[in-house]
Amino acid sequence: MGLHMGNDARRPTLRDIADRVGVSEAAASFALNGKPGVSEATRQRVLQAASELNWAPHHAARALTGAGTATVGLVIARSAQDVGSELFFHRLMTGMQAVLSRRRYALLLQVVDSVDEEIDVYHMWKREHRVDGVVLVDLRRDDPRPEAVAELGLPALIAGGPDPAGVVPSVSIDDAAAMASIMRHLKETGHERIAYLSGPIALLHVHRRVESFLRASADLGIADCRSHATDFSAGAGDTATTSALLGDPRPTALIYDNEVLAVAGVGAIRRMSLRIPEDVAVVVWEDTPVCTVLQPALTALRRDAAGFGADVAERLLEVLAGEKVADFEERVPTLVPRASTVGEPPVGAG
Amino acid sequence: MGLHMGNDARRPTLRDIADRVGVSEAAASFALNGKPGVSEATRQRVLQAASELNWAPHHAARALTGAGTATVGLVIARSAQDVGSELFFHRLMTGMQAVLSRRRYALLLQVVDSVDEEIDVYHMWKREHRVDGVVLVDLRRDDPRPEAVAELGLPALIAGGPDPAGVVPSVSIDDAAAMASIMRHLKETGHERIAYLSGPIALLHVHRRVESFLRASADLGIADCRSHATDFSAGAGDTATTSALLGDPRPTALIYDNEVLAVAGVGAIRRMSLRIPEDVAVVVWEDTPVCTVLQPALTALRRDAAGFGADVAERLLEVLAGEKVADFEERVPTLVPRASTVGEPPVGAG
DNA sequence: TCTCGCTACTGAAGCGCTAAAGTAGCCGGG
DNA sequence: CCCGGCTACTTTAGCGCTTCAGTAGCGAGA
Repeated sequence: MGLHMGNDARRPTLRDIADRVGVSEAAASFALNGKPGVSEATRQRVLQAASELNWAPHHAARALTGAGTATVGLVIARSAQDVGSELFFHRLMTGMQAVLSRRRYALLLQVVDSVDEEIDVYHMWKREHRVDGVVLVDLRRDDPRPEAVAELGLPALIAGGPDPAGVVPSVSIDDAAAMASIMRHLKETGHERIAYLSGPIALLHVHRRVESFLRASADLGIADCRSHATDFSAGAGDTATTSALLGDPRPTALIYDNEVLAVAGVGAIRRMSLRIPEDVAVVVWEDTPVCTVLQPALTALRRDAAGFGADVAERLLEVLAGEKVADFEERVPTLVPRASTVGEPPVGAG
Repeated sequence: MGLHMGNDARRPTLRDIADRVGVSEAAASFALNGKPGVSEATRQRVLQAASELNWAPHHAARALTGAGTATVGLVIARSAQDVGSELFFHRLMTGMQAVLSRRRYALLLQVVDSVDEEIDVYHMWKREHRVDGVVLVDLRRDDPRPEAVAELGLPALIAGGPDPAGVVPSVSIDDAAAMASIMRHLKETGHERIAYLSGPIALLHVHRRVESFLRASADLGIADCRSHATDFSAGAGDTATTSALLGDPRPTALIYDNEVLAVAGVGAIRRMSLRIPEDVAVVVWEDTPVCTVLQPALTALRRDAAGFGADVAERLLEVLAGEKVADFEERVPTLVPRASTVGEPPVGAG
């Protein structure tokens, strides 16, 4: 019944509400926006009429009169969705959305191929008034984006900062503390030779992690610590693992920057007939279902990507509200020790 | 130089262009939109002025005058982003974006908790004129969404149909053919007892796959074929694998509906001291980096999620253009045979 | 020469909303 | 009894664009 009715019977406008209540459009507008200038009685009648007519403000009309667009933008440069970071990204987005939708903001998504194109998109968005602000992800060293958005006057927030230039506020994850917790764990489980198979050092967070890795090694007095950069690919994980393990003396623990590297690494380790964790321990910087399910299960760093996204969104909304937002640091990710570093779990389970 | 200038020096409007060229706003509008009514010479001067002033149409203003919003919406009900389908989703979205952004469309994303809320979002979007159309994903049996959007008069397209009610056009993946190719492969490699560890049958595509599984088993004369529904979780993968393998006679091949189930399953298989593929072969319905990197590597069905997304977007744009769009079937996914069904790869590689 | 019909424009209205300025009605104070 | 000042509105203008109904100018046909 009544299907397919296309339902274009002209959506109700302020005019309709005003007519029905018998006031002017302006009065209706005041009432609906909680502005002073209408009596409480009238306000109620307007509200009533609005809901009877199933009215909602026309988004474009509102945006046109200077209110924002109630939209924030996120551009993903395709390199950022390289194998392995997709999961994190997806969770980041859903986390942001949780906050945004509660405040009736929408998330505009764009995928591009390069940072330059990303900046072009910001220009477009700004010129077309499509978004109120944007979130910057995957900052690189000497990244042009913070300055670009600042220059554009486009409100922004960096997910995974801080911005070295200090131009754009950020929400960041304490990579140093996370790395320290991994290193402490490895130290406690008796490792003195550790290799870190990282992502590309051009990425700011990778760079920070490598630095933290070396610092932690010094702090903890672990003499033999080396890092090997990869491009996050399975092939690179395999190669880098092999070459790390051929080092003399051989490292006794490997830290992988993501799931794909780790799984590839585990393959390489097996091929060399080494046992996990007896010969080499393995830690992964990102907990995924696969980590728990592999045998042995992999010790992994659990980040709350959704919570991170939520914080990012909240901070961005503060920026949009004109507040001065300080750099914010997330709670430190927790290391989940599993069989790949601590050996077989206590028997039982079955 | 010139940082932080906030840059709100009032963006140029049609008026500015018109003044500079010395024509009316209307003429400028015609010129910029390629409408007849201006001479070629004038058109060029307007275009020139527009680019000099760095003008772009104000999105809201355009939308207000009846042009669409150049935005399509995608709602993800949280259940749909259950462990394991995230990757597919993310790729679907980026695939859509590739097409959309080329046509200057934006993708509006919303994450909700239930199908009901999802429908609420469609109502909101429609009332606020926020999107021109939407993409429906993860259809269930007796899904209320196709009717809901049809009734709303909200243009839509189903990713992963077809719509049983035939109300909303769809782009779908030929699950039957895909399942047939898996079954053929297993038949050829000598399997006569096969278990299919599926997702929840409430999902339309899962339902279709189970049916195809049974049909293929009949067609190929494979007598012993059973399916076990799971909730896609690692735990369920483990449990279902164990119970399948305890069947008598024991299945010699297992088909998993996603990566997480498969990895959990491989763990369970190992725990029972069975060898892959000698004792049980394994196939996964979704090729991921982890499949290639596990040992043995898992035979998997490779779907082109990004290509799928692109097709979805293209069809949706056709719908928006008012065209009558027929249900469309994607090219059949290809099965990538790996060691988990065909044994060790030919020596060499290293 | 006058009109017809065409091209190339202009002017004004209007999309749905907000906001600034204006006005009716009422009360209390002088 | 009039005025200032308040409340509760209404009127008007305008956001930036599209579009429709003109209109000026011009060459062609009768």
